[in-house]
Amino acid sequence: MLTFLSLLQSCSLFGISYESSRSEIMRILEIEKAVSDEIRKLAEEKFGIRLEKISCEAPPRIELGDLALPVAFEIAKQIKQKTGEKKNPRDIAETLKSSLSGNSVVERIETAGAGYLNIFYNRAEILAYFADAPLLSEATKPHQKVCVEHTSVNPNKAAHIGHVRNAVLGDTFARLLKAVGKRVEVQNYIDNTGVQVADTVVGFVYLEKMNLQSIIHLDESLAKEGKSFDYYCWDLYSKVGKAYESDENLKEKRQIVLHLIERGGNEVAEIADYVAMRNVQCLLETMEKINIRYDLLPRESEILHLGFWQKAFEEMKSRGVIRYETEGKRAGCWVMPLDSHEGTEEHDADKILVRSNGTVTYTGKDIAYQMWKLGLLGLDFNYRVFHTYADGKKVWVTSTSSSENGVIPEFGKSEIVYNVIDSRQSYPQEVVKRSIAAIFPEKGEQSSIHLAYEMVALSSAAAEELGFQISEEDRKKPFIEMSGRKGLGVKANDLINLLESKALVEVEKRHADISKAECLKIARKIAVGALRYLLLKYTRNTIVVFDFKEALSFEGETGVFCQYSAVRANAIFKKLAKDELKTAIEIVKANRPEVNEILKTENEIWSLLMQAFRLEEIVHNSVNNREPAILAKYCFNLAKTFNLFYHNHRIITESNQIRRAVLIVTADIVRRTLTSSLDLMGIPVPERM
RNA sequence: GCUCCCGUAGCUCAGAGGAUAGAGCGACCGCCUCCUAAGCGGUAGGUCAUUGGUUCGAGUCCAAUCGGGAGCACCA
Repeated sequence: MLTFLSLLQSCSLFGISYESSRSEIMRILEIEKAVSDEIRKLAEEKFGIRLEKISCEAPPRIELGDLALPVAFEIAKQIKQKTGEKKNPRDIAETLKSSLSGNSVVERIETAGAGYLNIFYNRAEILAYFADAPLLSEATKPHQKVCVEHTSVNPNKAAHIGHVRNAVLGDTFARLLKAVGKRVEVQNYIDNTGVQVADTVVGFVYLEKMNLQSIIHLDESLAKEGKSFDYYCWDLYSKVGKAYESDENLKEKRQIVLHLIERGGNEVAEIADYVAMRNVQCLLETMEKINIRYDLLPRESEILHLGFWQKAFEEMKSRGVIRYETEGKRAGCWVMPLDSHEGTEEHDADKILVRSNGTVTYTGKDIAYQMWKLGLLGLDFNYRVFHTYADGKKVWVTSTSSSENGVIPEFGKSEIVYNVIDSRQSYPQEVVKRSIAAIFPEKGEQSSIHLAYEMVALSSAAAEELGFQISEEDRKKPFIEMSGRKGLGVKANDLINLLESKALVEVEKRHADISKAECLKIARKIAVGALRYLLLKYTRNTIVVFDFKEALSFEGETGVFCQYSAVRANAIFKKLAKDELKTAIEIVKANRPEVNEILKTENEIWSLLMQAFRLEEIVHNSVNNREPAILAKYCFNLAKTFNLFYHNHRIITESNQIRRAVLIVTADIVRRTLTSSLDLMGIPVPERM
């Protein structure tokens, strides 16, 4: 349970200031803090109990109040622990109730149930405040720099929906971190010298018998046919995978290619570089379609060639945190001892960082990279611009040659690093984290966070729709794992295109009056909403079983539903006179007793408002739990409540001026909240739907 | 063998030790002259895997068991 105290602690961590520029306390989190502080004081005065955490929750029904505190139970428990005396929580709640002075926005306090303390706000005061205040407060203190690494697709083929889950989670989390005041740097690691790139190069060189010139030529002719290079590589990679099964000779070629790539200065290395960076270009285009961008593309080649590993290796040796094995089966290896993991006969707890042949493992390189991200390595990359987005924003890539002239942003040096990586890599991520803590005890483990998530798999129906033969054994399984090597997977671009064309049909069906180009613009936004929400609504540790029918649905719990609700809210304001909102805000501020009367009778309107006011709290919850799904669920529920409000209240025809003003301000607050929740998920709101 | 994750409605999933366990889909019944159908309302559907324990209070925490998944490389 997230307590209010921990929320506060995290808030101060995020640099949020509770000092409002206005004198009154109005933000929901501020009110909760003020109430909690007073209760903490009372608990000490009246019962001699020091309360660490005071949980604040929403009552199950709005009739019970706006804020519920089960604090009397906690006090009763602590009294019993301290003195053995059994006190009735109801009596404690009564004592608290009669002693609480509250503040300007607390209208009434009641005790309920077995000992709840329920607080009712002065509804008109809060509405008047939020009528023209931002739903998310802006951070004022200096920002802490953090890094989010996500996407990190092997640059040897097109991205599939599993990669998109990673990217959408990472991108949304980065947006959330920005919303709580962090300075966020987004990195997309490019493993351009790894086995997978080597495999695709094996395909080009040994299966297709191509050289660099012919690959470039092929790339150009693909472009003319409207085909993309990464799709070609997708097919080629699976062809290589298949060929390996029967051709041992070819498998040996992989090692040769890998060595040539690592050594550099030869045609195979040039081919690898071309293939990898062309795939990266394709990936950036795909991700841009769903509003995902990067600041920096750190490449493995630079980690190798700029001596990152050597530097990290020296650091580890001088700090005495790694060990050289002189005997046993790991003789000749450098290992990182990891004591708390129990080793077994077959598996050692210690992690090998340098093989007996002197080469460094992936985890070793990862530790060096992580050190750089945290500003602990004492070395830096060189940089050049890789790509410039339409609005001028630049993506940088690491480079071995000296950096280009001009202003280069400061990369790395983050206080906290979030690595968005598949939970199947939990073990190596644990090794990286513990290694960092071993090398830099002052940094500890808290600075390296593995944002783990489960894979996206396919339903057997989906696999069959992709044209794959499913064995009887596989059909019995709840899902089928995607496999790049087998070419089994739903490619990101295919799904985006499918969503766009379905959305286009729906838009045209509804709006015969708008141009095709305009319809397409709307359809693209709908596709983004559908895809991103689909991948965000499941919590990170749930395996997403991809199904075409579900993915292509625009009804029910979908991003499209949320977008539709926001569009509906906007539609109201298109029909209203230009300054009606301004007038409504003035009316709401000037007629508080009447407004309060309306909000006290209309629980449905008030509970919608309370739900909207909770955005800030939800954003903090999502960050603290590192769970973007919390935001997604919130957004959907708010959209649902709003739809009911929309259904039940007609603003245009409302003749009572004060009531009309309340409805207008409510609709405005909700549309602002919906728009910013969607924006935090990277989902745009179309003009019409 | 060891470690981690999961088991909640027919299906897919939410559920922060607190009040009567929720949503979407599917099923059934209603609602388009509207800022209103990508929508809204209603009905049916639950031994929260099992058994113990902690607690004023357990779907939630602890232990054991059963069932499912993932990981435990001189792969990445």
